[in-house]
Amino acid sequence: MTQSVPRSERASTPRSVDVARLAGVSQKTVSRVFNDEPYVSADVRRRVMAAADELGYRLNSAARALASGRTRSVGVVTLGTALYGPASLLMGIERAVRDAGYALRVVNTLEGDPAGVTGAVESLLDQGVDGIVISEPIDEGAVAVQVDVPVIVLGASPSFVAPRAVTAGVGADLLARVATEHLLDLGHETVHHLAGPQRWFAARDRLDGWRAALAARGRREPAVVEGDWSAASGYAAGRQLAADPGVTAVFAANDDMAIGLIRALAEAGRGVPEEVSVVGFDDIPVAAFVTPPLTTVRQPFDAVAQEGLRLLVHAIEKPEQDLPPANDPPVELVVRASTAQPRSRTIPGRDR
Amino acid sequence: MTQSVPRSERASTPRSVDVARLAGVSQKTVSRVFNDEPYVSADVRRRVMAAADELGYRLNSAARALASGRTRSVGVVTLGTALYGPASLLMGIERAVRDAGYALRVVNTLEGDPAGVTGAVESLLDQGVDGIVISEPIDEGAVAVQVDVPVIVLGASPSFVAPRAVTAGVGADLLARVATEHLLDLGHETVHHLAGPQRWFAARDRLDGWRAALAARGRREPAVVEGDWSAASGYAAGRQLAADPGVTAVFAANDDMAIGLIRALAEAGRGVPEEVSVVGFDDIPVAAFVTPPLTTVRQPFDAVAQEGLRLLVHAIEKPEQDLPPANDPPVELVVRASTAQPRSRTIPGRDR
DNA sequence: GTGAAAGCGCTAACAG
DNA sequence: CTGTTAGCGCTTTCAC
Repeated sequence: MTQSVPRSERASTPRSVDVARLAGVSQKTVSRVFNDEPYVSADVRRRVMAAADELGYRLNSAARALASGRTRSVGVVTLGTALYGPASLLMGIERAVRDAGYALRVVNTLEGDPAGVTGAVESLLDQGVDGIVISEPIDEGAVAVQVDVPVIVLGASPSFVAPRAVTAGVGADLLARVATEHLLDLGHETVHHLAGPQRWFAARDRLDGWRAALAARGRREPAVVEGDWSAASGYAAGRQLAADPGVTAVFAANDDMAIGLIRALAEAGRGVPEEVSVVGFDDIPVAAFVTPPLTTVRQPFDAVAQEGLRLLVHAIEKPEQDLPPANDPPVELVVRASTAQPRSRTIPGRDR
Repeated sequence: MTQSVPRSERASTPRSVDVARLAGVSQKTVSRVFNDEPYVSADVRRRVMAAADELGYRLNSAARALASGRTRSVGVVTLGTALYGPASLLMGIERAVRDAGYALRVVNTLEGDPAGVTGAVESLLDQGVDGIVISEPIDEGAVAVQVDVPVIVLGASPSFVAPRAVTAGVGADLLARVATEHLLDLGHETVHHLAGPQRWFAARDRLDGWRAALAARGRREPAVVEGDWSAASGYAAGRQLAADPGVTAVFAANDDMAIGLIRALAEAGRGVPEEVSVVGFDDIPVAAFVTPPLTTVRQPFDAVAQEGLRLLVHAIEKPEQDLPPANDPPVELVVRASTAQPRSRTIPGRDR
């Protein structure tokens, strides 16, 4: 009897029919129970669950995705660095995605990767995702991908062109502004900026915030020094800034650079905060324990991720509705010992 | 005429039949081309590709997974922290997974999460993955999950019980041993250890390596101080250790703690490295720029991830074969300024 | 409240 | 080298 021999000797992994048979219901009812659909009597529900439990049944997500056309997953494109900022954001995104009931797929773009964001997005599309998060992108010129799922860009990128792309700021500009104002409030005439690499939108945001703070008070805007986020680049910048006696306050675009900067300043005999005040950005774990403890602003990664995901999920599940209004992320300045009043206070003028 | 009206007004997204029709071949041939199967003439291949391109065709991974029984994805369970070590490992894993031709799905277990690793693994199983990587697990007691896919535990965990579970060390014990020996070689009679939380296997490995180095030279083993990876805990430990004049060398289980420790030591008037030498672990980005620049050991995250993935992919694709032999990850000690000879050298004895 | 039938878009197995 | 025939395990649609 050569009747329906299964394609392989698939021994195990029960399917919903098996559960149905055991529970004495139809396969469709099992499906209803597992999807929390209404109109299933409590009793049937219980029987189905018991049967499923006994068999060790697990919904097959591939079959579900095929039949429903939805994967219940979102993909995230990250930069592939373990830098504190991007890594923290990624963790926040994971949590937000899971809380929203989706699965997370991750693809990195390494800086300098020829395929870049486009390649990463393509790969996500190949995998099948219901939505895409682009985290802290860098400027690769205009990126235009034919995407039919909603995309949210966390950290400003007017350069991503897609039918359903939304941009959600991470509030870095505001944070940068607060950092700069802190220095100004202390009595510094102006504030220098040690910027991040300007290919990163995150770095541009911070620069914008710094610039806005200065402009709002009519202060002169010193030349920007650009680093690459690393402490080494901060150190190099520090050697350069140390030579300029006009420098009394510096806002660094991240804590790593701030730490390198402080070291160079100290080596050059310009004590922090006695001669130069420094504010960092991120509040990395060691910020409170370096010498001197670093004044910095903390980024609300979790809040940003949640907010972004709220928008994305909305776009996925209610495509016909308008996007809900965005909430501003909280701002937190952490004042420690790397900032102080300028040594020789004069009445703060508008010029030196 | 109410003939075959599609279930929705599915407008677009071409399927392989559409490509086949356009290319003038059978659907199966399209499948062959997209799977790089042999025995397709170059000409047909070209025509199919052209047709696919024209239509903007993309293989449907859900259908593929359903039909083939393989998802071509691996899941990773991480701890959900942005700590430098775990975050770096995750980035390494992403790269290794992608290089191996798989997609990556990520689920975090937050420490203290009731569901823990078990819950994370279940969630991955629900999503459907061909293999699972458990990254830097912590001890939650014996974890036994009914898993039918291969599992690799990166960072030693005899507590994970599954039919096809492999453990791949990250070499932390060896690195810890090298760090300790560096201090001993400098002439310190013994080395104290500022350990990580012992629920983490990563912390235990380091402790083991430290212990082994001491034992190999017959040195006394001082009481261990345990921190929680944070600089704050390192600081607390530092206050405690500063009070003990017998402490001349400390091996800290990560750089963050080492930095907190150094600060506490300095505040207590015990200069580093004049009075106390300190070695860290990880080589975080700022390690070279704190005061004093930190001697530390660098973890070979990429190598560990690659090695682990090699084993996992082998287990997935050649389940019948034995696992290939493991390669040892490289060891790299970075000597900077936080370590020196003990101040008053006596002939190194075996006891005080 | 529940069930039967008809696919979702692909790969497996085998025939040519 | 290429095509045909069956499903993979679920959701959808519609009937009861």
